[in-house]
Amino acid sequence: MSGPAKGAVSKSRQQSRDADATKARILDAAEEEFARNGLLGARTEDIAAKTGVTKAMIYYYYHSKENLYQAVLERALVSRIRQAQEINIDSLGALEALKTLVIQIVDNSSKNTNLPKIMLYEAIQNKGKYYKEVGAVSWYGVLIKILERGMATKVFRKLDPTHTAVNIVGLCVFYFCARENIKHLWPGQNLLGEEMLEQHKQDALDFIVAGVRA
Amino acid sequence: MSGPAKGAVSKSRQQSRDADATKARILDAAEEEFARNGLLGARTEDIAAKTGVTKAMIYYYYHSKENLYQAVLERALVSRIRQAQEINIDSLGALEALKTLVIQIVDNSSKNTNLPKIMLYEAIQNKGKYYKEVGAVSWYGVLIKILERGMATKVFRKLDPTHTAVNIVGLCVFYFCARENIKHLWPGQNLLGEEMLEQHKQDALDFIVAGVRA
DNA sequence: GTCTATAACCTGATAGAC
DNA sequence: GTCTATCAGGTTATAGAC
Repeated sequence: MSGPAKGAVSKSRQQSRDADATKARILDAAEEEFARNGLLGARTEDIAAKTGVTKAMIYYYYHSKENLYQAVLERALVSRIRQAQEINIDSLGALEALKTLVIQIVDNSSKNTNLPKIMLYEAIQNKGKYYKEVGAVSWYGVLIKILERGMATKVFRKLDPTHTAVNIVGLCVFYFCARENIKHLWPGQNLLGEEMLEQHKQDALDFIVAGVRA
Repeated sequence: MSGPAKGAVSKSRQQSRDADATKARILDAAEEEFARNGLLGARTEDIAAKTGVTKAMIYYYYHSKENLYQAVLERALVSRIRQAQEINIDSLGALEALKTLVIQIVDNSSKNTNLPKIMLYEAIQNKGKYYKEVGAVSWYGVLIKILERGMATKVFRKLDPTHTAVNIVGLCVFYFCARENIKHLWPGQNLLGEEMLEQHKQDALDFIVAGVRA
């Protein structure tokens, strides 16, 4: 705290011994490991190996595996929540706002397949213990508001906004979460390839729009 | 192998020492444990405790944890696949057949929440290694056939049957898999209570029917 | 068929040198 | 800040008595 200012990086080179860089690299590796195996199954040894440091560094920076897990969750969720909240329902209208959010979900899930998996692990393995603490529920608030707006303006049919919000998310992310199971339905295809992703996005959009429209 | 025939259970009492009963009880306990923690995270000690026998019995009957896991998967899936294949698309028509299958999914998922979780663990943790071996893909064949029939008879809109099938399943089961995360959306409500389940079933049905109809 | 005991291994976390 | 070494606890799987 009383050392040289963070911004003043005047030393010639410091490939190693860079706290912030190391912390970020640990977070990246941890996110992938937690997505693969969950909080319980994740191995700190593997996270360290993927980061390129030793296990001790993880405990030096994050004190415990659980603590590291929460840091991963928070970093991943905060940006998504903000992104969703930036959608302007008033200017877009309910239908366009819904489409925008659905595209956000699908694009984020394909650009980084870790978060959907982590969220499901969180639900099944940890019973949502850390989910609430991060305020992830507020993300659903955006979607629910869009659905309510659509009902009010008669663009959407009469529906239960909360249940429908959950169902929409399930429709969007199941493709990514169950990917390794359902891949046999498309032999020889890469489910994360450009054409398949575009197809999923379009099919999800069509389905959802048809499903909620008045 | 050369002992008394299996059917001839003439001994007075055998509350313990009943191979078939013990094996079945182990399978029940294992299914729950695998649903909670996946193949990797499941503890044979816990399965034994829940069964009421010792850990050694599990290895006596199933040889390994992996073997037990496959037995659980097979037992759970075979009945579901048969149940789905019994739907008569010709006599019901595409729309009614679809509704019937959706109700099967939701009812099965609420009567036994283990299978959806195990399937997701299987995909994420095991990369679908055991999924294919059990022939689970054939379950999707039923749903895909229903969707194709509906398109042919102009009851359903033009859609990609495979993608839509996956999306329908996701819409149905996400509610159960993410339950512990999304429960905060309904404070004080039991998501597996009768009213909530009925609501989810109806919302899923309405959404899906509206989403695929011509 | 069921149990007890134990082998062989792995993992989270810490201490202490540099 | 980063590493090596290590402990304490827990896990799969087996051997052998009953």
